[in-house]
Amino acid sequence: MKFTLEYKADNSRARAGVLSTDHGDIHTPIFMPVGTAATVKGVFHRDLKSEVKAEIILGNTYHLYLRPGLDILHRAGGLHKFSAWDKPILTDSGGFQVFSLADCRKITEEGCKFSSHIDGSKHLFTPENVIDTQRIIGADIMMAFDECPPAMAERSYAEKSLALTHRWLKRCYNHYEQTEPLYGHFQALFPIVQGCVFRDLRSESAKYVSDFDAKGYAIGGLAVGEPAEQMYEMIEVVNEVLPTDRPRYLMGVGTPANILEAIDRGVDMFDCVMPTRNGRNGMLFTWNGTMNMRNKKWEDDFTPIDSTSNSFASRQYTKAYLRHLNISGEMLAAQIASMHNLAFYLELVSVAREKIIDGTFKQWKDGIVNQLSQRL
RNA sequence: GGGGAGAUACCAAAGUGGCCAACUGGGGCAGACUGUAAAUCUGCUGGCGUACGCCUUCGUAAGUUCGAAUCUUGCUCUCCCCA
Repeated sequence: MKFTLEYKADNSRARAGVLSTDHGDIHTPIFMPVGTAATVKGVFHRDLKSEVKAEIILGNTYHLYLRPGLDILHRAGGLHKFSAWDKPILTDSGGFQVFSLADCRKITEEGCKFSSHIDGSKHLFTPENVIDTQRIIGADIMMAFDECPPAMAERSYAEKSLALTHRWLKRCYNHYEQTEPLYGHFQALFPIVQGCVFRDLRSESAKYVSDFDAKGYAIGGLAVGEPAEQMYEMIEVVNEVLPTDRPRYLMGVGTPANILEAIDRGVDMFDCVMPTRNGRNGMLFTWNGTMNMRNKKWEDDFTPIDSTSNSFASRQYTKAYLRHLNISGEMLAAQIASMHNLAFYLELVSVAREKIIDGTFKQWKDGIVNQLSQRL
């Protein structure tokens, strides 16, 4: 796995690069559609390639471990084969579930005990077995097992949590180095920076993870409820420390404006459920702002959903039709919106990349962020 | 022609003397959603008011009562059964 950077000097930290994997090149900055349970909900792989122009998608260790389970994934020959996706895959380690399933889990030094949300059965994730699971899934990029504390975490908790995440990272790395890929393609392991909203903890964490010679680094624990400005500040602090010649992945972020601001601060990779989840719930992202497709004002708007979209559905179907589908609870509404939103997100980062290479990113970004804040 | 049942808000449907501006569901309107336990969740849905509240509503007209969607009578309409 190799990362090459190519960009003109600008008054921004934005970078354009290419991350080469055994399943193909990823042009950064990139947005990675979330495909938690071995599917980007509502979108065919064919359309992810031709319409959305996705270059890499996510999977989730927690969900895939529970269903279909490791035996099936292993016998299928890994997630690429199982789901018929031949481009890169990144898997989250289950660290985020350690946070989001707070009601039914217990964190110890060893790892995290949790109850399955499917059948209540008890399981244990450890830094070691999470690596094993991601080996079986066959992700091109595996994530370290971390704890993602809530936005309002106290300083004392943040320190304790960070120390645990660091100890877990060391164990992840040791186990990573002692194990081999199962399907013949290289698998990277990305460490995750934590530290809540404390500058010194973030800086310390960035230093700590930088000591591991990883192919890329992730910034976790942001966009969990803190103000956007605070998130941007943390990104700046962290990116001052992380190696410049490796990709930086901001986990779980975010709105189109969040992404542009993070690119401006040197982030290369993003993922977020917003384009798909919000899309399923009737929300569309466009260059001019967001639209709630359930709103009455679209009832008789017979113009295309978005005539400039890469998604054929957004060019062919009208707003009035999509509103009707949403109001009627038709599954096609979710499919159209998911494809549209993902295509927009990918176009957003693709145009950002062009502007970075032009050396005109900063100026362009400021104008677009203003435009994106609209509510249509 | 004879007998029976019923009319409640956009729809359906509870309520059968005061705790009823009226349960609940649907529909409608709006909002939320950031490493997906989410095709989910929340709020509003007679009028005016931020609110205490006030006003007008349970087919229609009259009546009983301190008080009526609820009881009585007339009328109108609907449905079912028998001829």
